[in-house]
Amino acid sequence: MAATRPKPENRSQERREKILQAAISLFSEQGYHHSSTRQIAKAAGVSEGTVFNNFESKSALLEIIIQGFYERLRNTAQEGLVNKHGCKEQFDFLAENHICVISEDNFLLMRLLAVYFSEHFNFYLDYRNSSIFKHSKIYTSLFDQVIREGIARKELKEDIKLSAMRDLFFGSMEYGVRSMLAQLETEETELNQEKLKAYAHSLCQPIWQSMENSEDQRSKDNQKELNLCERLERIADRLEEKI
Amino acid sequence: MAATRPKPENRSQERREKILQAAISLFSEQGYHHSSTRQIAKAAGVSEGTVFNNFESKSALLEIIIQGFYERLRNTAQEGLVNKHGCKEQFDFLAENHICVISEDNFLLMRLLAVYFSEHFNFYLDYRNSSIFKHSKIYTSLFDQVIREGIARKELKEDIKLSAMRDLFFGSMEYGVRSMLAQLETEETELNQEKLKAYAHSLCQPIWQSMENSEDQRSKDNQKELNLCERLERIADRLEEKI
Amino acid sequence: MAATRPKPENRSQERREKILQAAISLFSEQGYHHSSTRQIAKAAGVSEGTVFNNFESKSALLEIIIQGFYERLRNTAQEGLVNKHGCKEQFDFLAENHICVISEDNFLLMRLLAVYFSEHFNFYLDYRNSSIFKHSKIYTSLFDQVIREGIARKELKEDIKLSAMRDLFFGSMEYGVRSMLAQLETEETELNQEKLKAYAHSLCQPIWQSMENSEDQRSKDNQKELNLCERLERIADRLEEKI
Amino acid sequence: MAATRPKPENRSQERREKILQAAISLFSEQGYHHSSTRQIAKAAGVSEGTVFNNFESKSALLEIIIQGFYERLRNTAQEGLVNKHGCKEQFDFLAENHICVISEDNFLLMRLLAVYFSEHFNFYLDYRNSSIFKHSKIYTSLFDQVIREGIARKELKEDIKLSAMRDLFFGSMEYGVRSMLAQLETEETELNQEKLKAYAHSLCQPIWQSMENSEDQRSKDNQKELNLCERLERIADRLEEKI
DNA sequence: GATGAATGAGAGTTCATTCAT
DNA sequence: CATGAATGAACTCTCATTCAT
Repeated sequence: MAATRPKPENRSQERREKILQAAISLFSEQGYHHSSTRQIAKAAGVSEGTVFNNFESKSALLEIIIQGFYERLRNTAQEGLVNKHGCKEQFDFLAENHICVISEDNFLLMRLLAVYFSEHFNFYLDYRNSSIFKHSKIYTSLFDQVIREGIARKELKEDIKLSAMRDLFFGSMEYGVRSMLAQLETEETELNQEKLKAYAHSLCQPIWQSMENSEDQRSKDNQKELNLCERLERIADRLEEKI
Repeated sequence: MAATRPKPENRSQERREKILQAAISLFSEQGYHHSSTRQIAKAAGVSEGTVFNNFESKSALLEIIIQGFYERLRNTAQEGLVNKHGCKEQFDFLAENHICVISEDNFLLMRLLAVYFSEHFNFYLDYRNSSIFKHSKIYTSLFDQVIREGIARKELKEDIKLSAMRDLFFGSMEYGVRSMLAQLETEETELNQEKLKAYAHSLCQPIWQSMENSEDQRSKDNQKELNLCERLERIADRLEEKI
Repeated sequence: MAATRPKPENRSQERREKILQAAISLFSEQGYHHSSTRQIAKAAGVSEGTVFNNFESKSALLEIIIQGFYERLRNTAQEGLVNKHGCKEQFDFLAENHICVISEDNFLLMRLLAVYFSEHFNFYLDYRNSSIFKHSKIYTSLFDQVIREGIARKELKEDIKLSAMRDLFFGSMEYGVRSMLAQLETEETELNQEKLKAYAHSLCQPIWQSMENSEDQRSKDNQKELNLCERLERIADRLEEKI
Repeated sequence: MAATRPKPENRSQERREKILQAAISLFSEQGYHHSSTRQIAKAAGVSEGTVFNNFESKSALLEIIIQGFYERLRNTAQEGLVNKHGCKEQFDFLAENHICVISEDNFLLMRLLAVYFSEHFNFYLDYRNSSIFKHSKIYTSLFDQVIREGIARKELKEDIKLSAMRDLFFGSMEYGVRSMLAQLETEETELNQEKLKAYAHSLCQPIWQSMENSEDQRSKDNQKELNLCERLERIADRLEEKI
């Protein structure tokens, strides 16, 4: 009996997972508003009541799916970061990971966020207190960590405005994905990962550049300073001579 | 009599405008999905049939409102650009204008775009063929023009990847606005224009930097150094005379 | 001026006719219920108000179109009957004419009658007093005339139940047309006139037969009588011999 | 408890039946187009949603009611045919049954068919594939069976064109009913069954006549002649004896 | 007589959610 | 804890008809 005890929990978990997967699949194919809870129940092979026994409401289901995506983003990011040493490597990896994960399930995360904001955005105070916002913060704080470490290691400038960098980083990728989708050739139906990664790179390049504590630049500046110093010294020499 | 002739046309335009304003107002306050066509008709002081005589459907109304915003963005941008000379000035102005206009009506444009994408985003081919996409392109091409002119005038580098810059520019502002809203102090209910402009500036700074022609900058720096040296030399000359 | 006087009337008549034709065309293509008065007005190139200045209501328009069909049926029948001599010829012609005319405009008459009956049939008293019923009676009375003349000329039996013949005649053709349409080969999109006429013929044959005052049958009877007579004569002969 | 188990299914069936009966009753009294689904729900004592949980749409409800009529026609016909021996008896019974059943509920079947054809008749391919057409075929094939058996038993001619007979049979009855309704005396509000059966008989007579095997009839005639001849011969014999 | 904007009741249908079983 | 029938408010949209111009 003890061996069978965990079963109910497992069954329960399986059911929950089935419903989630059914919802993800339907939302991805038809959109949130065009997928009814009845359809979700049917697709999950459970009754309509069961959906509501497992999830408070349809919009709660939406939130949980979005959270799941953020968790996935965070997990893949954290796992990947472990192997990356050096700030630039980590920075680039975060971008690649982000653009690849958000493109999953036909860009479902972005579409669901659009749904979420289309219903809740007016109530931004709600958003701030929402668990979605919290998950989003947890995830994006990985970016912050990477940058902060970069600064600490003097790889990056000290006077970086972090929030601006974050917005540039995540905002441009999400906006860029939309642009890319809209400009797909008619025959194409998908964006391949290589294309996405390459694009992510072209967006990150300027951001990185602006943060970089460039050795090159420092040495150039030093050179200029040296030249200036030399001239000033010559002036000083002349003054000395006069005195 | 001749003076009263134009009335019918005006009346018709007025009614249409009334409906649009009512819709904008309701969408802004309650969101698109929670504003019914009945409410809109009532708020506009017309019958429900009149709404549908003037607009094909509720979603057509949505599209027209979004288009209106893009037209407003383009018009204010075009008018403002006339007085701005110099690429940097224009670039900064575009950012300020963008962030100010999208913050109007409680960030209605962004919320309506979220609605639009939440329903249509899966069908990106639809989006590409939609009039909204066309309006958006017309507007964002102003940015392209400014950058291209900057390149032509050698103020900007030649090898700029325009689409990446565009996505950084518009994407970071829209993402940034969301972040700012989510982080408003509880007592605040609005973002004031100054704050917005300042933020736009901090987002634009790195983008500009990455595009700027460093040849230009170097010569400017050199110029400054030279000027400094000259002044010092003149000072030295005067000292020489005095002594 | 005297020459231009008739114009207004003509114009008015033209308008009316345009509206009628537009309605017929739309009803034929989309059905009565799916054709709005707005569409009709547009197709006729007039305003919506004009439709209602010329026809009391949409259903009045329907009735007038149905009446027009009955008039057409009557006119073509009357004109055709003039050249047909002999009851059988006229009878066959009526059938051919009927089936050909009702097949016009994609069987519009039948479809419009279905509309009419679907809305008014419950109120059969209304139907009896309606002008459609009157027109229908005027038309079908041509059949009655032909039969009555046939009886008068001894071509048809005296004890024919006219109403039953009429119902067999018109009922079977209309029902038969429906059957034929339902059993069209998939590649066919129309019933050609020859097929229709042939079918009309196979429906009419039994009806005619039942009414015919057959010469053939009389002659067969004569033959039998002759045979009988011959035998009697032989019997008489034998009697003569005996005597 | 076991006894109460089947309840849910029964309840469900009862509800469905209630809705059907409510719809039949309302359609019969007010016509299909003038009976709203709201009214039907109210009359059935259920909510509007329940109507649509049980029937896909209002027009599906229409189709199911029509199918019910066809089933009733078939069932009463099949049951009745069992007791009828001889082709003529069966043929007459089919006619009586048909005209009696279609006159039920104020001729609802015919009126609902009019509704159906008024909406779908243009799309005859749809009709052919519709379940209504199938039910109608199943029912009318009973007529075909009776006739084929009659042919097999040599009671009917071999060269009968079955489809024409079918169209004459069913077409004339339905057309005839319309005529009768339109010519009811004002004080009458119903057609009584005797009248209907008598009329059915007068429509069937010519159809039967045209199918009847004349061989059969001829042999009967011959028999009569033979009998006659025999009698004459007997008379002649007697005469011979006397002489 | 022509116009066509305005009407507004009413239609069919959807759907998240509840709750008795 | 699962079920799924029942709910009923709410939705967008249609359309014949009117009437001021």
